[in-house]
Amino acid sequence: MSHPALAVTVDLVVLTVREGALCVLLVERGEEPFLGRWALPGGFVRPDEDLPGAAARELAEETGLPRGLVHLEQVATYGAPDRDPRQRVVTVCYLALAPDLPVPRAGTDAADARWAPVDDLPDLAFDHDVLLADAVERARAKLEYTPLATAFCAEEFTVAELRRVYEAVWGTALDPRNFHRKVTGAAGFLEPTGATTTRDGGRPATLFRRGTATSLHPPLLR
Amino acid sequence: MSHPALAVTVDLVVLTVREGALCVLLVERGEEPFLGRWALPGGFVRPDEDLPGAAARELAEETGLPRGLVHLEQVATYGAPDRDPRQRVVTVCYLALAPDLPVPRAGTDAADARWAPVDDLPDLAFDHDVLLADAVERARAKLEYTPLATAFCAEEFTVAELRRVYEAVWGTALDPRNFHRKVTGAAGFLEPTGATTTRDGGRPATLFRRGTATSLHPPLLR
DNA sequence: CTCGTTGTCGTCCAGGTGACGATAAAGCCG
DNA sequence: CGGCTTTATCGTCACCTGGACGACAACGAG
Repeated sequence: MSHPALAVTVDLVVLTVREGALCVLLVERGEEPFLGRWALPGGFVRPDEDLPGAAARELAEETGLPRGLVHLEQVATYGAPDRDPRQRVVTVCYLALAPDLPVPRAGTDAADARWAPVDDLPDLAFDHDVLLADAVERARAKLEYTPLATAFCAEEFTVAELRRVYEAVWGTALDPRNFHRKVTGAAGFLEPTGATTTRDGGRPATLFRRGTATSLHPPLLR
Repeated sequence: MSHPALAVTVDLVVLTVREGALCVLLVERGEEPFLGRWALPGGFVRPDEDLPGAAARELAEETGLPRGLVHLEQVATYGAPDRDPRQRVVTVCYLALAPDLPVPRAGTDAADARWAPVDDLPDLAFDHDVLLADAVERARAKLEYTPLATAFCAEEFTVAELRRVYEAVWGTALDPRNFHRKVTGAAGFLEPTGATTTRDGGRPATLFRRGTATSLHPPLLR
């Protein structure tokens, strides 16, 4: 029995909503191959850590966020023999959803880092355009039947802020009245804090916190 | 930069419906560790093949089915450092859906092979109970919004046969009249062949073939 | 105070869904 | 041949959800 050894990496698709646009965290590669090209953040899995641990470590290194504040889930694994010109690499791709963060700092092995709107991307290194497309589609689908959209919001948020998340991720306009009816009607989605805010102007809006539900009944459809 | 080398395997959750029960293909391990225990079929990824290729090869070796006849999709990847006592192994799990097959033959490195109902499983080797549970849940969810249930059927099938697939996978009884209305109403799901059959007794039933749709509108809900 | 803006509630209607009755078309059996 | 059983298929009705949209409430700006 042969046990061919392969390198295993974890790459991250970190999404956030900035100024009404869905954005992804990209780093500029500081070494060959693809020197100077933009890529997804990621790195090799260490011998003593499991896959979610490696993803959380990379995320903390790239964003500086404390663990547990952002949603992190596995999307898919890519292992075509020629996807890295140096050697055979199998990459497990993770999706992270974060609230609007300060401009990222460059990591240790990256020349630069920035948020890029997913509708206006540079050419990416390796097959990262595929990883990104798959992860974005996963995020879009998950907004329908899980309360995951709240992962893009701050601790407390209004229905309108949540609606703008949906509109940015799906790229569609939603009726504010119907949206309000549906999200406040889905059991366990939102929990009113009692406070209100006028930070969006107009009539004061109730502030909400994430509820305890893990899935939406009924789902919000695109 | 360190490039720790890990072993990468592909394991398969091959599902079928036999006598009204959802069943999974298991092999009896012929070597340590877990000698004699039942496990999911699988094996190491070869240096020259990609992940779907490795999954298809393993599937052909275990079932003898020609490639392309069964649905095959990646589910998730598992890489806890201690999941294999011999060495660090990262396993990519694939889900396969097959029509009712003859009793499987034992593979090259398996002592025996059999179909086991997912409701009445033996203790599985490694963390294969987790892989199986995740894959089954994926299959259950996919029946709702894709025409994937047809992968469990022969080339031509009746609405009742398709309904028995849903009932077996979901473990619930469905109303034959409402089910008939919904599946024949979903655009692109089913294509009548013109022929009929009385193999289930009673009034002749129209035979259908899979349609061209890749998703169901509206979905069939559990 | 008036106006513009935003939040929230209510109404109406088309379409989907579950429960279930009714009919059609075969085989079976005396 | 004629009922009887079995399965397939169609129809009906009450209910609910979802989209379109009107109405009103509650703030800030000028």
